[in-house]
Amino acid sequence: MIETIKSRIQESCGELGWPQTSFIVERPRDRAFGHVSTNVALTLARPLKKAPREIAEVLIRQIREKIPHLAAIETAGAGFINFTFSAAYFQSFVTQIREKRCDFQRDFVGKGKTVQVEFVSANPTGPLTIGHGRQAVLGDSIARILEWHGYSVTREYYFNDAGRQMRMLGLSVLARYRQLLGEEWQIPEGGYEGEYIFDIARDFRKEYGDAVAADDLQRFIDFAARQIFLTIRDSLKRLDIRHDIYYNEKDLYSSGKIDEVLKELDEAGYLYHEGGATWFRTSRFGAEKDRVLVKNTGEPTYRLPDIAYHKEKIRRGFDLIIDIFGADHHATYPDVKAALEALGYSTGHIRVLLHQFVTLTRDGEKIKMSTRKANFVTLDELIDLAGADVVRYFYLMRSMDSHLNFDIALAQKQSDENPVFYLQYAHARMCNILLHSREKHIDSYETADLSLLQEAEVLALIEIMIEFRDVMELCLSSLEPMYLTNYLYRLATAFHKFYTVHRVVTEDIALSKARLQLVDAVKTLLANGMRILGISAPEKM
RNA sequence: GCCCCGAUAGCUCAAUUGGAUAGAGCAACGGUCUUCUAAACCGUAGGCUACAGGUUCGAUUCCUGUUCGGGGUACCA
Repeated sequence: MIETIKSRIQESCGELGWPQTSFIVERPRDRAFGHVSTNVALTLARPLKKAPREIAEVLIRQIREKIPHLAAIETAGAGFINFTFSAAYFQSFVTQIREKRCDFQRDFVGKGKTVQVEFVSANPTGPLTIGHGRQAVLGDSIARILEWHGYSVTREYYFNDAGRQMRMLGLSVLARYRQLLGEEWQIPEGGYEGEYIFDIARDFRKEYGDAVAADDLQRFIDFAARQIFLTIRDSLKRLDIRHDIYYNEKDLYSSGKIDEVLKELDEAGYLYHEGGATWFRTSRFGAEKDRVLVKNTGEPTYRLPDIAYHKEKIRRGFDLIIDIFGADHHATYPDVKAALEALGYSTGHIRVLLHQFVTLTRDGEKIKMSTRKANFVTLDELIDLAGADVVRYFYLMRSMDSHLNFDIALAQKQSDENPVFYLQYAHARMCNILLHSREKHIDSYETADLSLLQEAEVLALIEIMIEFRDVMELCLSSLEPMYLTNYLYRLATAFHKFYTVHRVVTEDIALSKARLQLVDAVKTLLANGMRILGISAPEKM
């Protein structure tokens, strides 16, 4: 409808010989301003050198007959034009939703296109933290939003089980293993001190016995990485998150892709050697200073494989590439981008999403999270505490640009009043009504007189349902699932209000049937939205 | 120093990407269950949108500066 009005306005302005301006057509906050409102007269005031209200009056006369379902059109305020539609317009959507079900207002703009979403990508040095959880849920829901729009999505996890960090992990397990054998061994400086290292050491001992030599470090590393990786996968599975591809950084080395990138950058004249290290001229791309790609030890920095990996992503031919990183990674991508451009690749189809940190508080006190030190709460512990639905919902409640404050005590205490239950309760209520109608021997409400749907609460509810398309479009363009979360909350609110005021199943069979169709439509839409967020929609609570 | 994010009700966050009287939840106070689930609904109270300028018909939103918080600025990842 908004699109229709917009093009009718453009058409009418043309007929009146007025210039094209950039104006908006939107749903106003306040119902007193109609169902749809436009500021076009305000934007025309300057070029036409006339009062906005005067322009609005002329335009209204020109456009009135062109808008279907129009009940009223008037000018208000500084010169806004407000459109009000007939009830029949809203009623028609109930039928539409019930026919299209999950495809209501779905446009497959991504049909035939491929997109890769890389997220989590934690190295197997410890269990997933609450910070990883945010990224996991965000990434998965973004993937679901893309799928709903018809994209073919590859969920990818990039990890590294080699290098310095893994050596520290191996040494830490070794130390705990030796301690289990009653020996004096210290966790090395910079090692991992978490309780889970003990568990791994115990399992290791069970598997390999007591006689593993200290210089067999690789065996400790491999065992620990495998164990940890399994727990990471299990944690994600609990949130209904699965990756299609686990991309191992090691493959970039073994396949020669690292060397290839170095060679290409060198040939293009972007590399130089200094102090035994290989430097990349990032300053040519506007960076403050150049970066080291290969240390003087011969070991690459993390930037080099990152570059090779992204080159590989591009080579694999995705139409869209989405990287989700924590805020601490914001400095690395510009270097990757610079390198890709140096290699002659276009990076326009890569979108990097940075989410801010999760701040954890317990009893009002901030907890600094670190995997290395043991003072973190794991994602698993959080799921134990609050349940998968609550955890997913909580992560999707706010924009990724803002810090997430997570009070553990509150999450526990609030389990009764948590907003996710508000949505689920609305869904369960609707299921119960439909069930109840059958008990009252209203077997079928397939045919109903929808013109009976007239009350303010009913029309308000339908009006919100119509917004679904805009919300999904916004989710797609911004890649922010939060818009859907907030929308579903508003939908649930509108339903709860309707429910409180109007009884669905009554002696009035005709009215009951019309309302049952309405309830069925709301239920369908709510369940669809919850599925996209990855939150379950229970039939009973 | 430089770069990124934030600052809105006592607390946690919204505000349809520049619109009309800035909204929810929690916390406080009061009201609504004989009828489809009260995990709900209604009401009261709570604000110089961090501060100072600018842009225009119009700014929480855009620009500049300042202050405060978070994250970067590694031959750590």
